[in-house]
Amino acid sequence: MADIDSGSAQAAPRKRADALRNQQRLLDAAAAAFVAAGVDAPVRDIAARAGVGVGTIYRHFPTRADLIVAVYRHQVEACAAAGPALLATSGTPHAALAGWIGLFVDFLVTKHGLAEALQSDAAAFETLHAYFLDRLVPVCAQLLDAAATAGEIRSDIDAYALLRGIGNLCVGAGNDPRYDARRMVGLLVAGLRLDHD
Amino acid sequence: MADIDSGSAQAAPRKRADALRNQQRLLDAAAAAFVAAGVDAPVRDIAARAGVGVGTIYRHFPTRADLIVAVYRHQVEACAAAGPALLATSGTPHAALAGWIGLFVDFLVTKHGLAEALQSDAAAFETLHAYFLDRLVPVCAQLLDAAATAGEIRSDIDAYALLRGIGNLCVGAGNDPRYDARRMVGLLVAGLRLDHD
DNA sequence: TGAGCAAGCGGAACCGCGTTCCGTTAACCA
DNA sequence: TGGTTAACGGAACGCGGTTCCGCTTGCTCA
Repeated sequence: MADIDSGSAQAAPRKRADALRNQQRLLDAAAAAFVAAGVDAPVRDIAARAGVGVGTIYRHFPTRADLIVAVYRHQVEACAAAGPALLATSGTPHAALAGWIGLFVDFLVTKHGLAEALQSDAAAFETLHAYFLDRLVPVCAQLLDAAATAGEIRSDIDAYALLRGIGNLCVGAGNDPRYDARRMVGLLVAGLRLDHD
Repeated sequence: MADIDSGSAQAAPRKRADALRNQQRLLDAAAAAFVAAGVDAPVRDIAARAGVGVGTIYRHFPTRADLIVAVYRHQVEACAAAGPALLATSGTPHAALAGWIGLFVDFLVTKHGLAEALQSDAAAFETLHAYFLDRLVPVCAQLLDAAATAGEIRSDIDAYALLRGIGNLCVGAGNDPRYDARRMVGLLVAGLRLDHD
């Protein structure tokens, strides 16, 4: 379950040590560049930070989306895992849903440009789009379903559309003190509730 | 009230006929290019459509935002004017608000890339941002205020943040059949309502 | 009316950025 | 240790926005 390289994957002959090292350096450099300049940090900057040539970036991460996914994979997985956990520990499904959405929003607004990249229809971001959707839509759907079954929210909400809407509301947050994405997402979530009480 | 050039503005000596003609051609060409390729249509394409050189674009419209504003000015003005009109003719302030927001959303989703440009923090779009805000925030504030006074919605909603949120929800609409911006905006507006009934 | 002037024009040139390509380097294995 | 080749680096290319300057042409005034 643990060692992917030595055990199971004999088809891939084992990577060279310098290739592994460079891949790790690139991940670190990209993470730093993303913090400093957002997820559209220039390719050359990332390469320079890592001390490698630009060609090396493209060999390891053919599209920018591959690099972004690699950098944020851990956090996305954690977010996905938090869904069922919240459902188990929260008082109501709606509280779990609200809490989980809060996590997602916190993640997006602290990654400059990530929300924008997620909504981009450029072909290069297809992988990014697909990864986030694959991991998070099922979790969101589960939370929505639980809350709908409990009669707390309307039952005609599509998880994909909701996630996309939330992502959209996070676009540009952090650049504009007059705009509070969390607040707007809160209103959107309030709009999900059934009218009683 | 009508002739700006001949009457009031004597400081500007009167433009040459070819300059006026080119400006109009550029507006037409830009409008066509925006429909065909979105508001980020390449400058060279717009120039080619208008049959002018790229330098001529920059002389008339120093930034892309100036061009966008010029192309859509009429529609934005119409949208701004519709606010008070709806307030006067609708049954309730909330109905007026919902109707007006519907107009705004229809406008945004039919202009490819406009919502994106509106949220962009690039310096070149500062003019665009400022123009939309100047014209629409007061209208939105008036509608919000009327609805809040009537006790239909919460009274702690900022017109600027709401418009920005709505604009955000319209980003990418039209490229994705699974995402319905109007629906999401509807949920957001539902979230404005006070809890009773 | 036609000569002089400057407003206005066109597009070459420049810059920054993403992406590709290939000659060179150095890990790995026998 | 020497051969093989994965992997590297960075020059080169394409594209789009922006600037700049020599030429054109509409307008004015004698």
